[in-house]
Amino acid sequence: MATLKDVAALAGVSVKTVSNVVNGYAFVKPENRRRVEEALSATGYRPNLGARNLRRGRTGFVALVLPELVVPYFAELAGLVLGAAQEHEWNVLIEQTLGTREVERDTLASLGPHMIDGAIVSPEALQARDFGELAPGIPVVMLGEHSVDLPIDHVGIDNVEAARVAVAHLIGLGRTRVAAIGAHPHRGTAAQRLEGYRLALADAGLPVRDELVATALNYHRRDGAEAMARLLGAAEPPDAVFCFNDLLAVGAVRAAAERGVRVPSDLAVVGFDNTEEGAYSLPSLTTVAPDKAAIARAAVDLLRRRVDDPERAPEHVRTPFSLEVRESTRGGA
Amino acid sequence: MATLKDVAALAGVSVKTVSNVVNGYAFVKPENRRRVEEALSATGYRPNLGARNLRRGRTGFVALVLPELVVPYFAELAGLVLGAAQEHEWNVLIEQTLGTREVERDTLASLGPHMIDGAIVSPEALQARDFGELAPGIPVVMLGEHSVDLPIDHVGIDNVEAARVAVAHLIGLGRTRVAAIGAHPHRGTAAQRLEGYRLALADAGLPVRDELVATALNYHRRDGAEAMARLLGAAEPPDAVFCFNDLLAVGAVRAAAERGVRVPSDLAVVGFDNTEEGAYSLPSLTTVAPDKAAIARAAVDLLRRRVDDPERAPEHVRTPFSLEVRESTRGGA
DNA sequence: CATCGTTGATACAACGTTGTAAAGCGGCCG
DNA sequence: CGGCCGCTTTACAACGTTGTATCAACGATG
Repeated sequence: MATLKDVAALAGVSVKTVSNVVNGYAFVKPENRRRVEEALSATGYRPNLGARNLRRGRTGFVALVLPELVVPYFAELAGLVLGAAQEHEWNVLIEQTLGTREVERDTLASLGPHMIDGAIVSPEALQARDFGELAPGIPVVMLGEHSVDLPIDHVGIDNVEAARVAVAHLIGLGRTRVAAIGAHPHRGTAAQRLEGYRLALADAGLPVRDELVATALNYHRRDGAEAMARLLGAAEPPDAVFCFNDLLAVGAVRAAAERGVRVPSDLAVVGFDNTEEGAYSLPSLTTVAPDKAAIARAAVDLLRRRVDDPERAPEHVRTPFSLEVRESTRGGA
Repeated sequence: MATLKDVAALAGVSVKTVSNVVNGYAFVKPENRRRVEEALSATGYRPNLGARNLRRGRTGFVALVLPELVVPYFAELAGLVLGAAQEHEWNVLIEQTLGTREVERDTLASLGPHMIDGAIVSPEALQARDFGELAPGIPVVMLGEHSVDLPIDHVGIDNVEAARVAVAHLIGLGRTRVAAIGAHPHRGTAAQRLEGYRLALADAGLPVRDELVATALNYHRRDGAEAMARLLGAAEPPDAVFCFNDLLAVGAVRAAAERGVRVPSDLAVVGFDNTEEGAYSLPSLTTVAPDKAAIARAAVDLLRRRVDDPERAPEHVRTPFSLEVRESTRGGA
């Protein structure tokens, strides 16, 4: 593997001159520049990023810390972050925490100091106060959970409002027993979506019935199916359900189908995340559609700005969302 | 950020002694070891991986190069590779090629030399001959396509046999007009699965009808739906279809449903990859289930062995698969 | 002609780590 | 007591890069 030294020897100049050419320094005699460039391509020189970073103190890597790649929302988001990061010449290191807070912390603690310029974190178990200790100097952008009181850059949609809109849509169909699937003791987003759910019911003058709010400790298809089964087993089953993500909704739809409950006529279903899976499922899912590309772009931009100026005040970017109405809430009653 | 020097100063020993403690060198006086360890935790020392790697010539990173994270199969696989790599203390750099061969080549060419110890590549557009030039010195393990003639480590299932089993299953249901979706001019796996499809038909004495073989240039849900629409528009539509991945199958099922074709009674469907999405779709998908965990583990192990001994003969690991029979081929006729 | 600023090139040190060689310090054997 | 061996520690160099200081050459300016 060719180094600057090799190239310099071949071109008959000093190492630094080659470095200057590589880095676009202006004052290099055309003749020398030409010879260096020739030598560069002759040797197929590639800078040793490790050495460069050691010198510069930057690494060119950012970490993307998220719960699980098998969750389509995160997979889609990861893909978009990869693309956005590429434009900043950043390579992305993906870290799966599988929902355990130890991993979230260890990852940042071990990678943080030297190997990454910053991190984009989609926290699941991580609590607000963890952030202080985990990465004293590491630029971090947080996704999803919106905790305004934290002095950390943050990108996300207005979860309360999004949930409210989703549930209002169900109520607008004439449904009166609207259930929710996805309550969770430790998740900030869950609390916010539940809040939106309550708001929508209150707006419509409907009571919040505890037996219609189903907890889901994970947000996988299985959890949605189990929660739906429980809801349908009740004395007065729901005629609509708002699921806190599309996977829960997919599971709910299946559980309904297995019990002969028809969607949407017997049960209207709304999901969250607008995953492609929901668009193709039978019936296709009405869902809250966050602008994932905007989230990814905003997160990377925010991280770039923080890396360039660590002293700037933390910013909270609110990205848009829309409600995608599909078969799971269309027609029927 | 504390360095070895800081720790050494605090403990009153040389830098190298600290380094020795950190690296588990045996001959350090207990007394010194104790003081060093104290100083280590007092300063919260973290090795600068960049510098370490510069010295060692290893980076602790491996690249996982794959077409797209939004394809559930790749997302699931990526998650498993992440886990397997963790056990080797490797960090994984995920690179999306979006199916363009330039990216596949550029990625390896630019990351290869210095930033990664090796790469696990799931090639899409990449041709066999590209491999020679792209990464002269980089240890590479290839996934999926099985080209025995290449001197490169490789992990995958027997695609021909897997496809044969899948189609034989359809024929076993009494179906006689079995279609295939997923033919592709440049994909090795597509060719192999098509071969298996032909073998199964031949075994059963059925003719291979060109009009029942649908091309799909991408393997997304949309492509499956479009291909199915074409097949169903034919004079004599199929009564069964083998899709080269689950996404195509999901799209095919939807296209069928939109035309009032019932699955499985009018049309039996088999997919490939055993994604969780297929297990929950309505109807749930019969599918070829490769042992993804085994693939991930084998790929990482193989890469580890190649990195440790670059001279060893390339190996081809064949991982097991099974046929997961579900609703899309159960009952009906 | 002396001085100065600009252009162009270079040597050197430094980033933080680890391998190498060597040296200090015992104790043990002859 | 001299020499040798094993344990323990250290100084030094090196990995490949880039910032700083320096130096040389040159034309322009006073």
